[in-house]
Amino acid sequence: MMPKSLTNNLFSEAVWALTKRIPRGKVSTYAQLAKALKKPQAYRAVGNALNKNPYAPLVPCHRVVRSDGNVGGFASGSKKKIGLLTKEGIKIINQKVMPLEKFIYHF
DNA sequence: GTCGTGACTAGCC
DNA sequence: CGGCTAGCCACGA
Repeated sequence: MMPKSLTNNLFSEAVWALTKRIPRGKVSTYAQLAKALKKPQAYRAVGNALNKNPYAPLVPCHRVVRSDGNVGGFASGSKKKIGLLTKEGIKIINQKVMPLEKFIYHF
């Protein structure tokens, strides 16, 4: 059985849960999170979930970047996001994570 | 029930 | 290399 009531805002929760799993010093991409949720084409919804994330400091949403390495956006400003990532030991050049593959965390 | 929005991605010029 | 377009999903009004 599958109560549809469980399928309403679970997606967002799942996104936050996965984001919380990202260890310090590593990053992930929106597409990667979507893939982990069995919805590789929902990367758009993933971004929405993070944007509305009510667990701001609890969920390290700043560890989620774009597939092209760009830090993407941030509710408090991409600049702040870059600062946090840099503090974690991640190298960011020209607003991009380099080398991205070395910091990507596989679920 | 329908429409618009967004922290995205890949492709094309 | 840089900029633009179209397509995709979930959520709120």
